[in-house]
Amino acid sequence: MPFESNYDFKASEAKWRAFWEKEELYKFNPQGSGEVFSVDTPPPYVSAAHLHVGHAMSYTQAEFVVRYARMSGKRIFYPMGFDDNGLPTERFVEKKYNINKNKITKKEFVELCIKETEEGGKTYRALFDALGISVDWSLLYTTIGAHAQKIAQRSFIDLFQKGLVKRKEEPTAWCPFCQTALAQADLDDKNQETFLNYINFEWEDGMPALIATTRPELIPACVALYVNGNDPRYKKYVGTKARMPLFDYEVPVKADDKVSIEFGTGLMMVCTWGDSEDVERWKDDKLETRAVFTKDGRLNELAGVYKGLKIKEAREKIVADLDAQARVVKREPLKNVCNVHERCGVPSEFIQTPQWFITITDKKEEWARRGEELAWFPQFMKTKYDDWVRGLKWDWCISRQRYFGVPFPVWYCRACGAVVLPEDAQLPVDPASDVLEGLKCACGSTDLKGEQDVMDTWMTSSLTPLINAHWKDGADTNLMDAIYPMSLRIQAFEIIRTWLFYTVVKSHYHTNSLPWKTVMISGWGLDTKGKKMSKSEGNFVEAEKVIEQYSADALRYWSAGANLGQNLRYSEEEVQVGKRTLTKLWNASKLCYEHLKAYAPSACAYETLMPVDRWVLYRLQETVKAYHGGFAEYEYARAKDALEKFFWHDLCDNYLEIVKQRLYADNPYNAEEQNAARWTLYTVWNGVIKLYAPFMPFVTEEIYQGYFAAHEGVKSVHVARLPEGQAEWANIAAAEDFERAIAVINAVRKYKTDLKVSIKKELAQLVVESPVLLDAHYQTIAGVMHIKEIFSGKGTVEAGGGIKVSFIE
RNA sequence: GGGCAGUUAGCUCAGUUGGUUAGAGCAUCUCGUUUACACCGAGAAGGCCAUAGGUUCGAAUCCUAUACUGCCCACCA
Repeated sequence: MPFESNYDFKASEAKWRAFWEKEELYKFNPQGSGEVFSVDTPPPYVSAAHLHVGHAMSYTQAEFVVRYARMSGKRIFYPMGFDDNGLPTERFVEKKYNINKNKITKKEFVELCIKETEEGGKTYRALFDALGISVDWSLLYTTIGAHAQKIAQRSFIDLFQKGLVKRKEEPTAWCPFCQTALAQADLDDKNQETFLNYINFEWEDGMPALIATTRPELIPACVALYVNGNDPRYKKYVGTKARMPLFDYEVPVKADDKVSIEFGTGLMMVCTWGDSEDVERWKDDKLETRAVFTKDGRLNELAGVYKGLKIKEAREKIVADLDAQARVVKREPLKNVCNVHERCGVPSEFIQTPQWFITITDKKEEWARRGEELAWFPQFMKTKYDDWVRGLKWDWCISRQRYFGVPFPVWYCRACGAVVLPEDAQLPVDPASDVLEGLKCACGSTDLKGEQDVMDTWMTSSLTPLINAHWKDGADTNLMDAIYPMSLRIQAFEIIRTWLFYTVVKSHYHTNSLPWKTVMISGWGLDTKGKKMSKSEGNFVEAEKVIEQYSADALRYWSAGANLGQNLRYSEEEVQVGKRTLTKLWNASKLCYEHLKAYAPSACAYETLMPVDRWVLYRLQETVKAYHGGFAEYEYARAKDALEKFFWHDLCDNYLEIVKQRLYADNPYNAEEQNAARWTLYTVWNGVIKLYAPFMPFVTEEIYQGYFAAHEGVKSVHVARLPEGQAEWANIAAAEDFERAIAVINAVRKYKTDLKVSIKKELAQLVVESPVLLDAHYQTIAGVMHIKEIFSGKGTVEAGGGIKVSFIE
């Protein structure tokens, strides 16, 4: 028998997880009828291996929306991916195994990465399942898997054929620690404290030329001095030469209005790429090239005796040597910003190497227009996208000098240098090891060298909609018409500039469309003090443990506690409230079941309902309206609030208490009135369970299966339809009429509470004075409040709504 | 330096287009075993809605500054 014991969430959650999997409840049906709702959900880095409650929050918030769509009758395409290729995994493996890249082969290293990736995937799947995330696991993709590799390589070839990806040798952001080229989006700003060094160079006439620099180690890379053309101090030197200290060579003195007269000494050292400004001047003014940094962050032979020193060491040594020559006039502490690689925190440098770039900087207006076309929830998140697009400086560098990634499908002809591409049918390929039969250059040569680099991890993850849709995969698997552009992209805000932006770029180039119609951006779940959770800070609350202790439904309840896009602090108290909600749902269901187990639902005319029934239906109608209104704007929290008020207050505290008298045996009501009670109870109970289902999928399933599934002939609450309400329920006059009866009931409750007596203690007489006659409700009021006799007359105690009552014991 | 959020009861958060005495839950206090539930019910207390101006008959809500908190963006060598 259902509803006999207490609700055992552990047993229940395990049972329904298995049931959903066995029934393939969340499996996408490509043939069915009805609108498709396709969701592009973030493939987590498997290297993270643990979900904290913040991760759980953002995945869950998105999942409310998916479950809502499913229960609105849409055909859900909800895949999951694992983003396993690329630097995050490499860094994870390097740290875990304390790897020295010189002592391990590329093959061994990649094998370790794949092993860790598989482990991580298992952990993640277990956690998502535990949370009740309703993805279709048959749609799982991994960014290092053959399918994603194929799509990524196909994307590259398509861009190459359209002339949108080019190999260029130019100064590119470089991480000396990870030893790879980087894209603009891979860089973070870091505030640092450094010194502004005032150092005397020499004018042609032998007079001291005082420059100010934060990077004296770049003196051997200096290729010009710049002044503002309007600076009276230096006007006469423009066009002359100046002499370097220590390195003893001359550089030209040039004028540029962008040089600040106020900063430092107004005399600026321009080097072979200390920063992007140097790069600009180098390009614009065709300056000499004196690249002094090596790929591993040291100085080369141009630095003479400083050769081989690390950048920071060289900086100190050069200042010391200059000081010994009395050339350092002063050192001022200075706070400035430098770019660091977001994966390792090491300052990036500019190094000139051949790299592949996707053209993006010349299309800022198109990116902005795509941003306009996209529906943003919440709207203010769009600003972050616009900021990023406006600030684009460089084309997207997609080649990485790393190991664990998708290879470029590229060979180079040793005879003529041309790029040679494989046929689409041959993809995926690995030119670093594969030899393709029959592949030859247009010049006829078969002497080809495979590209060794791998692609940026975003090069693959920016294709998730196309990976999901099996773009250009042939008629059998192609889902482009069915799911693309996708209905919804879900993600958190910190990857707008990367994942979101790059995906827009790719879809624009490949399909001349948006990748999705709508984007929903979640905030972060923070610790109780409002700080970001991290292992090193020790404020990491593991989702797994919370689920273990309080249930997945309870954790999900907390996630629904803040509006979309807002950060939410973790609160164990809120999780406990969620847990209590489960219990309350269970207990209320127990009562409903007791009175409805023998009930065969059939039609019941609205006219036959009693006032309290009409009142609760009106409240249900209002709740359903608010609920759908909330979800329409992705404001699941608003939907949850409305539902919670209805369930706890209207249904449990009032309706159930009042309707009981008509349900127990030996009651004074007639058959029609009793039937009205059962029909109404069935309707509101059913509605509440369904409305809660997107938030608390486990307990609602347990209840639904215990009673409704058989009646409705539906195999799970999660594929049932949400209540829409009925026009005749929106009877505000009926609702207001019964509100007056509730006011009287509340007055009696308060009276008994104040007297410190039980509700059950019988009251002899109640006198009701109301502007509207309430005698139709007297029986109901007397029944629920245990009053012997009620009559109309003069009241003394305000009950609200112009009603007064008097009590006679 | 520019921008986006947030700042409402001790705590976590609502407050939809400005409209009667500002809401909920938790925590606190007082009561109450009502045949679903004490993981409950009734009630009480608790807020100059960050600060200062302004618009309005009327502002938590609109405008302008300011202060914190978080984040995004920015080449000042």
